[in-house]
Amino acid sequence: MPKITKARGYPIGQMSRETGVNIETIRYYERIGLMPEPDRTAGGNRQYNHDQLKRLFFIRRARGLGFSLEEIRGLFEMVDHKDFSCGEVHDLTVNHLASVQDKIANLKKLEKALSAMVAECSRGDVPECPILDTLFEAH
Amino acid sequence: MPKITKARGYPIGQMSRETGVNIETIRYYERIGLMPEPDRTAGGNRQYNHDQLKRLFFIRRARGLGFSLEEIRGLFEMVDHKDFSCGEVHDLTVNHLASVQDKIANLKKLEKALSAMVAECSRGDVPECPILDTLFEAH
DNA sequence: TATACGATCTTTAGCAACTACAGATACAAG
DNA sequence: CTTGTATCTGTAGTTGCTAAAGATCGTATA
Repeated sequence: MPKITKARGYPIGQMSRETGVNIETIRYYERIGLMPEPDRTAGGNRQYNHDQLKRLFFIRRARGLGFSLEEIRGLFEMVDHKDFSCGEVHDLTVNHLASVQDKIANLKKLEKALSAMVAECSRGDVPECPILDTLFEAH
Repeated sequence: MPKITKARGYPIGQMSRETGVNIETIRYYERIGLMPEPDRTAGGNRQYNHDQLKRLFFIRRARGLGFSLEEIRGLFEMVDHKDFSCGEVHDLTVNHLASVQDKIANLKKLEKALSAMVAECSRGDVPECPILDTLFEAH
C-alpha cells in the first residue's frame, strides 16, 4: 500500500522523459507487478523516487537487449530477494544469448530463401511470377 | 454464402494434418478473410476443396518465410484479381527481404552486447555481478 | 481567489497472430 | 442405436504494449 506523501519525487511524465519509456507503458509495468506501486500525492498522482527511476532504467536496458518481461521479472526476483549468485544471472543471460543466436540463424535462412526467390524473378510485367510459383508449388 | 453440398471434400482436420496448420488457426484465417468460407455438409461441417488446400499451403509457406498476414493478403489480392505484375510481387518481396535483413542486423548488435556481458561475468557465487551492474549502471 | 490549461487519473479496448477453452452438435463405425 | 471422435460457435487468453474517453489534479497567471 503506497504512502501519501508531501515530499515530491518524480511525476510519471518526468519518469517517462528521463527513461524514454512511454507513460502508458510505465503504468502497464505497475499493473503487471514489474514496477512497484509508487507513493501518491494527496490528489492521487504518482510520485516516484530515485530507486524506482533506476529500476525503470534497468527494465529499459534489458528490454533493449531483448530480454522478455518474464526474464526481467526473474532478474528482479533474484535482485530483490538477494538470493542470487552471479552464476544464475550468467545462465539466464547465456540462455537468452542462445535464443538470440537461434533467431539470427533462422532469419538468415529466410534471407537466403527470399534472396533466391528475388534473384529468380525477372520483374517482368507478365502474370507468371517465379515467386508466386514457389509459394504455390505442389506439396 | 457457402453452398451446402453432398460431394465430400476435405474436412478441417484433414486440412490441418496435410498442411500442418492448426485447426483453430484455419478457422481464424477464415474469420479474418484470408481463407474463403468453404462449403458445408448438411450438418454444418466445413468441406474444403483442392484449391482451398493449395491456398492454405501458400499461406503456410509464406508465413514460414516471415511474410505477415497483411502481406499475404496483398499477394492474394493480386492473384485473385489477376491484376498483378511480377514486378509488384518482386517489390513486395524485396521490401520484406529488407526488413528481414534489418532484423538480422539488430539481433547481431544484441548478440554482441550479450556476449560482451557474458564474457565479463566471472560466474562466481558472489552477489556482485557485472551483468546486473551493466543493466543498473548510472545513466 | 478564479480560471485556464496541461498533466495525470482510471477503465476499457485495440494491435498481431494465434491458442485454448466450454458446451453443443455432427458424423462414422460397430 | 450407441459410442467415440471430430467439428461447431463463441469467447477469452497470450505478449508487450498503445490509444482513447472522460474525469480529476496541479500549477501558473490574471
